[in-house]
Amino acid sequence: MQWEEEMCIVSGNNRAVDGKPPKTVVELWCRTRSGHSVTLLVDGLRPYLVVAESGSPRPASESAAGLDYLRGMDEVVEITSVGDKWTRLGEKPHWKIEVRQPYEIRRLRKRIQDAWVVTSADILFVQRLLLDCDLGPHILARGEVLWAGERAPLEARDEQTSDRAIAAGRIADVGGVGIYPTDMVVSCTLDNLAKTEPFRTPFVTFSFDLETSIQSNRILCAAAVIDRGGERSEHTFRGEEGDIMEGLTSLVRLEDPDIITGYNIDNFDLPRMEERTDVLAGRSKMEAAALYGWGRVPMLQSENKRLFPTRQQNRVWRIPGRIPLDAWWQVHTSTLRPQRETLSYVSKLLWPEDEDKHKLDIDASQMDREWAERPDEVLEYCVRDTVLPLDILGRLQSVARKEALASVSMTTVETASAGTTSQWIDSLVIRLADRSNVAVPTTNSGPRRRDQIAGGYVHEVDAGISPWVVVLDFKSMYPSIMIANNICPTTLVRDDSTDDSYNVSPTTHTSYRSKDERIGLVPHLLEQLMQSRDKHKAALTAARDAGDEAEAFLQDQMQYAVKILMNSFYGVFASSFYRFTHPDIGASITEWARHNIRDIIAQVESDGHKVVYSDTDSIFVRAPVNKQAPINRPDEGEESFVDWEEAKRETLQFGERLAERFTREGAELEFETALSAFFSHGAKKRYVGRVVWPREEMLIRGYEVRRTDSFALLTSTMTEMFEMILSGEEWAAVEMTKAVIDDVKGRKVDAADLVISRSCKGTLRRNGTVDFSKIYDNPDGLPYVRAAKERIRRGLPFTPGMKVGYIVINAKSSPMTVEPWLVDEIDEDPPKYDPDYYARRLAKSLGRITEAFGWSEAELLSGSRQQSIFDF
DNA sequence: CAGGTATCCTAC
DNA sequence: TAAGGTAGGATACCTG
Repeated sequence: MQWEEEMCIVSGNNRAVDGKPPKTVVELWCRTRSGHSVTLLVDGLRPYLVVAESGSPRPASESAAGLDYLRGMDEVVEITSVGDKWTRLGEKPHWKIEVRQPYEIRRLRKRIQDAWVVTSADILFVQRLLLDCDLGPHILARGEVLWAGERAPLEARDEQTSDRAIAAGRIADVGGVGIYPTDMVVSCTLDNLAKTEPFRTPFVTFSFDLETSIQSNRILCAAAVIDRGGERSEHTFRGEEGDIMEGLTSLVRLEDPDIITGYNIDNFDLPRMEERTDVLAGRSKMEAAALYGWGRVPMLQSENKRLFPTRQQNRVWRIPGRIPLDAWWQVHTSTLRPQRETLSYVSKLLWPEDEDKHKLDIDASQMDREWAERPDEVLEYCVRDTVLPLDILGRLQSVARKEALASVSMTTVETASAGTTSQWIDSLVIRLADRSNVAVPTTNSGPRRRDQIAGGYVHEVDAGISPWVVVLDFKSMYPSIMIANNICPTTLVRDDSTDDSYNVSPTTHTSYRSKDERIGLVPHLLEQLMQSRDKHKAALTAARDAGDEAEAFLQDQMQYAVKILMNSFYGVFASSFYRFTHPDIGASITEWARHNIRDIIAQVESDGHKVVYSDTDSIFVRAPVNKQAPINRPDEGEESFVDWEEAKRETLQFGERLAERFTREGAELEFETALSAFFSHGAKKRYVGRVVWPREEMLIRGYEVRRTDSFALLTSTMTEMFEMILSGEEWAAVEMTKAVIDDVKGRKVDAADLVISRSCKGTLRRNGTVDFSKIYDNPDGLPYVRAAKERIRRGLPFTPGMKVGYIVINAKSSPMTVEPWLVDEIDEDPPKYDPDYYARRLAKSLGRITEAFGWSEAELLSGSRQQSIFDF
């Protein structure tokens, strides 16, 4: 039976079929637009690499003998000339060498790399399919239905497709094996796949949580929630450990989720499942599969390598056909930036009103006792901890973002989710390189130490307040520079030739060929991305105007993904290992950037305007307004309100004038914000502004207020201080600060406001314990490591990379004495803090700021309020 | 106790 | 091995 539907590729893999002739089937695990899961078995692509003669270009005819030798090799199936391709040494004839199986590529590469330049030899076979067929994640697929399970659409089910034995036979005929745990299995060929417009896929997500014994590591109970396009079902598991694990595994295979989530699953639940599988199943792979066979492949002995979640070293987990997506990691890498990252803290932050979401009832450090005494409550707590990760992913729009990034970078959702920046860039660059006859070098492996390239320019900043300041910045500075100067490995002039048409960098004179001679791959892609972002933004506005929320959401995700991707180009090309990298490329981009911004600074200053600050692509300029104009917005009735309005109007005009004057083709300087006051204590990357346009707000950068390793009292005191300073009430700011410091000294402050929190690394040993010494030179010399160790000792969870909260209880000793902050997690009294330490920290951080007005740290700390200020 | 090193976190 | 970049501020600890 033929089937055609739009679907989204979750992830892919390949299966070697050792028949006669041998072939390779690509498995694409997809979710259809209407919500069915499909395994697509794609036939017709053969693995290959591309070679050229080493050394200077020679005519193709001179390579005949070498090619004959290649043709005689076992693994080589076919050799085809693919004509001339661009290389670093000029245009050269290239040949495509097809082999039997993907795993033979690496061996062949090693065997021939002395005689040939081997290219396109390190590309995953699934990625090869997307590249060669020019597909993204959203496809229209047509093929023969081989299996249609109970959840498949009725029309797809007939006598053949719903009969397991018949289906298994037909799957074997096309190179698969057994019955995949998806709703449908469909076979097709390359030409049955086509790119479609992006849509929002109704993915199925499985969230789970284990409660385990602290004494024996045994799993006591588990819970899981399935989210199927917004509809949720809850499941709980108790009893024998093996039954719990089999229950979870059956549920995974039955519900067939695309995404597997939970809180801290990467470092806790998944490794714990693996460890317990080892304990219970020993060496029997099939017993193990019943416990933990979560891979989206048939439950067969022959699939035993792909049935299990795996990870290399301490990297991301892989579950064939599915995407592990740890809600904790999503929080950690989101813009949320919570001070602490425990599930309860994050839930409170996201849903402060919703008591049910964060009421604390189980002491996780006493799990064995809790489980013995009140198992029902433990199970309820366990269920809650599976629901919250789903809510968190929803709030952070994690899945929608991955899908949009997959669409823009034309990769699978898995690559967008777990892949690296260079894989996203590869997907676009290699695709275009293949179509432009540019050879694709392999990634440089091995350690690559090289001198750092110079980065952006940061302007010195004076201590104090500057009234009425405009902020301008370059729109997409690095991408714009790359486009304007045609910067690309394929246009880089690699000899010392010169030509008037070249784009030459300002100081090291790195040269790139002109667009007329050859358009670089990178500028071409960036230009397309810029246009596509504009298109998505226009579509977003149109959808909003039309009241189409779903479409607006999709377009917003897409434009954001384009932005992320565009900004990733510079980093990848400036890295030391990327396949197309050259040190001069990264260095010349920043060179142009420094030159452009310094040039503007010089011109603005020669016009007599003070440049207050500048960082990389931004410039802060004092606006020429009446010196008497107030900084504070007066009430509308007040006399001075007119002056304030006048100053604002003049500032806006000044900003617009500067933007217009310095905007060039390919270097757009945008007027971003107007400040009625700018303050810094004189350190780069640390400033505060009172924004009056486009909205009224306070802008803080760099200061402790922005830092997740600050403590709440410092953050709130400093914020208040900035508000006062920007209102011209410096004296009051100092008095307020002194009062706070006095309170700390008198122990009148709540310890919860003094929790310091820092990320702590570590490597997980296979038995679940954490090794700190691999990462830190002197782990016990770091307060947060000591706090983490104490957490572990007390039976509380610690996972590498997690933020650890602690209180300093004695800073007079060296090293200082700290205690972990456990009040969020267990019912105990807060530690007694060291008042002198916190008073000193406050005085130091706040004193740096008040120093700008003549009050030193020592004066803040002295405690006596200096009424004598009035004497001046 | 000054100065150097290791480490974290942020701005862009 | 696998891998986006540099600039910059700040803190704790250790050494001499």
